[in-house]
Amino acid sequence: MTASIRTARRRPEDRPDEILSAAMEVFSEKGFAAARVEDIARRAGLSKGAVYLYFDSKVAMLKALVEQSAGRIANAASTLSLMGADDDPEQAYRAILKMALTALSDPEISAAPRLVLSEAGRFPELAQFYRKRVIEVGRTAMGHLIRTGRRNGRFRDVADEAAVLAFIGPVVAQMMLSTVFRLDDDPELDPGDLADAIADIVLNGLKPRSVNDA
Amino acid sequence: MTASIRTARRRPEDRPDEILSAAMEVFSEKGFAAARVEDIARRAGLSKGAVYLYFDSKVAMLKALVEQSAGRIANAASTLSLMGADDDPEQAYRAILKMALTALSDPEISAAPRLVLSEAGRFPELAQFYRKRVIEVGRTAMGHLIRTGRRNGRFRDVADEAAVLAFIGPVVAQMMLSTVFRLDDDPELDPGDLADAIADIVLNGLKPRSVNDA
Amino acid sequence: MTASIRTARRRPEDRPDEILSAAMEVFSEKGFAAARVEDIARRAGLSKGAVYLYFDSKVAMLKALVEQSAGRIANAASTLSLMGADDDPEQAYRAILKMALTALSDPEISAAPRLVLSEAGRFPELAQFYRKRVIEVGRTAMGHLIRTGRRNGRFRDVADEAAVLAFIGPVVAQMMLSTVFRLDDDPELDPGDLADAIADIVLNGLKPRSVNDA
Amino acid sequence: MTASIRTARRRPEDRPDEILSAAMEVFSEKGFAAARVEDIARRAGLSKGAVYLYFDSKVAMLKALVEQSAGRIANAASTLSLMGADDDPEQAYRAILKMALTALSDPEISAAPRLVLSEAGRFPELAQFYRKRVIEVGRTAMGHLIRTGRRNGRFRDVADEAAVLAFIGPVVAQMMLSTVFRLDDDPELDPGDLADAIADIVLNGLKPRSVNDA
DNA sequence: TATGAATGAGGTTTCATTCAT
DNA sequence: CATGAATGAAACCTCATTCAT
Repeated sequence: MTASIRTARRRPEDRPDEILSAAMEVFSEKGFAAARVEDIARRAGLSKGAVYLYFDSKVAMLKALVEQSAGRIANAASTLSLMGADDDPEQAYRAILKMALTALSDPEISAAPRLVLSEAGRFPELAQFYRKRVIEVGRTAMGHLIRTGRRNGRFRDVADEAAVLAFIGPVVAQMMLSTVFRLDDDPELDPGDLADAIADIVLNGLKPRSVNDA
Repeated sequence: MTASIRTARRRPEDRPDEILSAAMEVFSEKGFAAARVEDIARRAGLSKGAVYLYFDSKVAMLKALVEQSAGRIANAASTLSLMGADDDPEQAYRAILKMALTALSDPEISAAPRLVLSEAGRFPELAQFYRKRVIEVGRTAMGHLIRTGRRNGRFRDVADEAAVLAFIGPVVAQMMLSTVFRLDDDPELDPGDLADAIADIVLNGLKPRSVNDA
Repeated sequence: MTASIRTARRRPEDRPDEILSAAMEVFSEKGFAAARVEDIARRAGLSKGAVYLYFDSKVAMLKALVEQSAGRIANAASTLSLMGADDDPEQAYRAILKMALTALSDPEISAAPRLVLSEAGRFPELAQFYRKRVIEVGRTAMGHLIRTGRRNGRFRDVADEAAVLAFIGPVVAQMMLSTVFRLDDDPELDPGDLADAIADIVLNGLKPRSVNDA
Repeated sequence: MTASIRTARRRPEDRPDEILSAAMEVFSEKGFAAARVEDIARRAGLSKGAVYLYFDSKVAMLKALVEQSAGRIANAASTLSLMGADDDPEQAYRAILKMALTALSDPEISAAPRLVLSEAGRFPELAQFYRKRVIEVGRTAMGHLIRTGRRNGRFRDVADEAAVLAFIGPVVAQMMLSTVFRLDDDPELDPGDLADAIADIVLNGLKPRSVNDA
């Protein structure tokens, strides 16, 4: 994970990505403010000075990182959410849930979102950017799924806002439990099983009921 | 919010709380590392030096703050969750949800949890502490609720892990949307309505169904 | 030694001396610059503020201390050195040596000279003062002793400078070994025996020799 | 003394020594606690930050300095003391005395021992280190000299402790007079003459006497 | 392109000194 | 007289950034 290959072996065009990768590691370990450019450089197998050949400043690295991550996540999410959504929104949700739980349990992948969360206070533009480029994409996709299901007669008529939170919330909560707040003796849950169990509850909650109260 | 009354007028025994309050503000605005003790002091209406009469270091303020908040939240949560849980778990969940959404929409209250989230990377002990003192209390309470409902015949037999995530997740997600990732043109949702809508979905998801599979 | 009696019990006129005594302790433990007025105050059984009722500043304490000590030592030395010097300079030297070795082995007494030594760099006036008020008194007394002995025919005709160094030097060296540079497993020497042994060498070195050169 | 040549012109590998040299100056002028790293840096022709590229802390400089000095002095002393000691201990003592008086009259050379003396209170390890690495070497050498002389029949049978103090003491005393406690109108003594005069007394004091009292 | 020495602003922490009570 | 809260000027140390090589 950590770059350790000799500089000479590597291609110069890879440098920026290597630096960003190292930066991601250090940022999520220490937080942005406490991260030292020197550490990023060392982890990328470069000298401190060299880093400044590729990025103007530490903030520039943060921004590049977030943009990169936002792009990736947004693409993945939008692709997935549309895939088969119209035919079978329930099946689509299950698939998305499984993918998301798997991905976000990987600290390497959850690192970027967590970083944004951490630094949102100091860089509100970052939070706004992430909201628009990642969160909104996800929410829109979920909204689409839900409306499709409703049209199909698979889902009841519930408030969009609430449905989206019910869809997304469990993933967010699980991401935090399994990364930031993980304890050493936490049991290792299978993302597939967990996804099924969550989907079972949430989808059931959206199903129309013949004779129901509430 | 910001103390501005002359020092002499105020009671010395209030100083620690005044400082913590100021520290909370500055920490959540800038993050712990970027927060300057000078700013905390000024916002508490004191000089930099005076702060050190009450706290040994900046880290000491962070710890005190987290402990304070943990105590408060844990108490509130455990009180609420037991209140009437045995008689009517559904009603209890609705009440908890409403309370949580209201509380966490208030940036003053959500500040501490968000701070922990931000600094967890640099202070893993803090994350552990919060997990044990706050999160586990909440999870335990939710688990209790769910098992009670199951015994009552109000809830289906579902995996505890998943049920807890379904219960808690939407609140976590909403907290983030309404604080960290808030956009200026976000509609102001009524916490009561939102709680009802979410409860409607989640509780319905747990209900036994006459003729039905997943 | 350290003041621990209740303030109420003590007489106000003793305050300055109690403070100086505490200051002496702290100064020799930490050095002047690193000594904290707070520590001095506590050790004198007072609050920090009260110390400033008796002394204008930390430097004022240092000066008072050195003057006090200089007065004491100079008096003792000059008294002793004149006592019986004319009748029997050898006996006088033995007596002085014994007294000096005894006194300077006591860390409480050697503290002041060592303090002057330590702070001489930063307070040259102190060094000058001590030189004139203490060292010169001692050197003069020793010079008197030597000249008397020479007139008596008990001592050879040697350079005054060298003789004084030979007289005083061993005491200075022993003081350092037994205070600053003491090791835990250093043997405890009897000042009387040591004084006799040193006097034996030094006085013998000054005696006229019948047929002999160096 | 003070480096003033532009940084770029100088060789980086000299930096540590240049810094130590500057530190020695500042420490002996102000004492360790009152010495400012900024002053050391400026005197070494560097910025504050650069100093920290070479030494971890101010204390690290002090330690390096003392070790450096200890090494030098111990080497010099042990070399000298063994040189010709067996053949003619009296001549050896005269040579050592002359060397020591010359060296220690030079403030640059006596600076380190005086520094140790000053800071011994605050850094007892330093005092211990110096005692073992410098003082003991000197005392051992002197002891060797004395025992050799005794075997040769050149010296009387006297207590080792006392003889060593008689040998070393005058040098210590003279060092202090000529550095710490120097007055502007002190006469400039020739170290060679002084050494001869002191040696004359001390060695005479150790010589066996045909008909003597005490 | 890459290095690593150097800078200097900025942050935390300490502490002599003051002053209202 | 005495207290202890408060101040504010340093001082140590860190690190983003620059630059000569």
